[in-house]
Amino acid sequence: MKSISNAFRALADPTRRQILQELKRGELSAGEITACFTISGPSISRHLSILKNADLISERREGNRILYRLEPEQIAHILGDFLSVVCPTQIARRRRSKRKKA
Amino acid sequence: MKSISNAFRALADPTRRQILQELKRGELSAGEITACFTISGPSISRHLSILKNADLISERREGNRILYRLEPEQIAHILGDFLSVVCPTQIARRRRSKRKKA
DNA sequence: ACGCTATTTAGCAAAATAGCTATATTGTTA
DNA sequence: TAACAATATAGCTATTTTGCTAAATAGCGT
Repeated sequence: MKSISNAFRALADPTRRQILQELKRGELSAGEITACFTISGPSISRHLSILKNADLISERREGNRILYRLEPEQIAHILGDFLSVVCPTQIARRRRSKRKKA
Repeated sequence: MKSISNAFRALADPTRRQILQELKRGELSAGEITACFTISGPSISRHLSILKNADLISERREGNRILYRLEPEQIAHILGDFLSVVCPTQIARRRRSKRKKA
């Protein structure tokens, strides 16, 4: 009940959603992620901490740097659970009809 | 691109998520929704306006009152699109494996 | 140990959010 | 039209969030 709140609050920020997008290409260091944006390193670091706290990403140290990785299983799990509670019928319907991405 | 931001911001608040839960039983007036909570009517009204603006609910007037209705298609659409962009593989995997609700 | 790089933490200011009460609006009924 | 009921809007305050810069921490190479 706490984690869903964390997850939605984390996802509510456009910069954080964009970080998730960048992480689709694979693990990235904090510095590499910062390089994708115009805002400062510390701000990105804060965003990363919020995303990690919500279990949407994970981190591991590699020498000097910290590598961040998307956790798509977790994301799908959290949002999927919410969907299955709030609109189970529509999930089933989306499964049946193939739909193109936006 | 704007609507996904609105949707996630709307979903980030626990009161608003609870309003969605209440609306699962069917259409409810603003007053009926307010009765489910301890916070003031105007505050609920503001939450409803945010949910409506995010297309997660809709409203219609019936005489004196305004009835609010869940829009599960929209919710599934918005979150589903996000999921299919950020973690398409996991969606497919969830479709295959039946999972019990939390 | 020192200097260098990568990253986080601290502390602050500006903006956004959520709550409240009071007031305005909309519709109904007498 | 006046009184009433239901809801929304305005205006305010307290809290949270997000950005910044400066300082602290962690690891690496010399």
